[in-house]
Amino acid sequence: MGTPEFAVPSLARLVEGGHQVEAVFTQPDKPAGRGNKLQPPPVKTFALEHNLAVHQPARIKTNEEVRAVFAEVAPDACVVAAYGKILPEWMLAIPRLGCINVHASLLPKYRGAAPVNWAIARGESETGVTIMQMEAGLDTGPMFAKRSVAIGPEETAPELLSRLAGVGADLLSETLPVIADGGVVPEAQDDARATYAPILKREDGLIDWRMPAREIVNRVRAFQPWPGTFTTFRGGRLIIWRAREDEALPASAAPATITATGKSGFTVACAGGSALLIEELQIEGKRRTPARDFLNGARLSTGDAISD
RNA sequence: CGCGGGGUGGAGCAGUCUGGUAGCUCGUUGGGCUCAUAACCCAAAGGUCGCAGGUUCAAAUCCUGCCCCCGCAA
Repeated sequence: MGTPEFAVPSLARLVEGGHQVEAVFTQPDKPAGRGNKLQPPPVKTFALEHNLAVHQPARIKTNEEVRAVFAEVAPDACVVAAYGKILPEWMLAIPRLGCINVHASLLPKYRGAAPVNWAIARGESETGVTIMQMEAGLDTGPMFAKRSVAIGPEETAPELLSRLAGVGADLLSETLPVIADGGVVPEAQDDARATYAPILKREDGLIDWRMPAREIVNRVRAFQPWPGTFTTFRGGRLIIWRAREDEALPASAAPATITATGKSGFTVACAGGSALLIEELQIEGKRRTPARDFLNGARLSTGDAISD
């Protein structure tokens, strides 16, 4: 069971590994893009290409059809990777080995829907994937295996997520046989050390220029491709796609003030004398552009405020 | 029939409402200044104003149709 790109490598590995994939569950096609055309989730596309049985129930808790499929297949295990819905307890109980989840963090840290994004936003230098037994609580089940991955200093969420998808698939394919043999005793999570990574909301992307530049840089990396890290500008959103901390001290300009302009972009004052060098951005309704080009058209210069 | 923005010299934009021979910043090229420079100064090149038709003495600007691009929402 899975939905986005992250889940595809794991499914692929199951197929390659010779596991008998009796059924694939994924979210229904959703209207997307201009014109609201229906878009199949990546997992569905992959499953169809490999002639796997695909199910896309809108809701499963009270769905008799889904129940019937599970009863008929009587699976050894149910592997879940970013499915996108809470699984009902009856489903967790059916597979002989239970439901096995591939989670993109080193549990118990970053339980929840957006572990990769929050790990980057918090400035972590390391995260990873965990293979765990699902239970009723949110990402609280005991763990079979973990593998850590270093986060590059400039790595963005989509890049890291893609790498973790591969690592997760690897770890899954190595761990699943061991679980089946009963060769591993799952380790309980230390709830006291748990942290949460709630699903991202639009407002998470709003910049407070009184934050240190370092934190803004982390958020710029973390909140891609959505919601982006943005400020308000002339009545719309101005999303920052690429930025770095400017080492040169900008004296004592007020936060959100432009302190310098140059070839690679422009610098905005942040908290405590730190400064953010913005390199690539996007105005609402426009496409991504180098900060330099933006400056040419927007007619901004040193001393102006970037936020309104 | 989801909502909306846009197509103007190589780039990003202004000009369109209130028609009247195209402008800004950057880049490019040439020259100058300088120990030197991506800095500064001077000069130049470069545009069928998305396409087609219409209105008009006159259309980037008004009207009609078409093509293409993009953002949002979900």
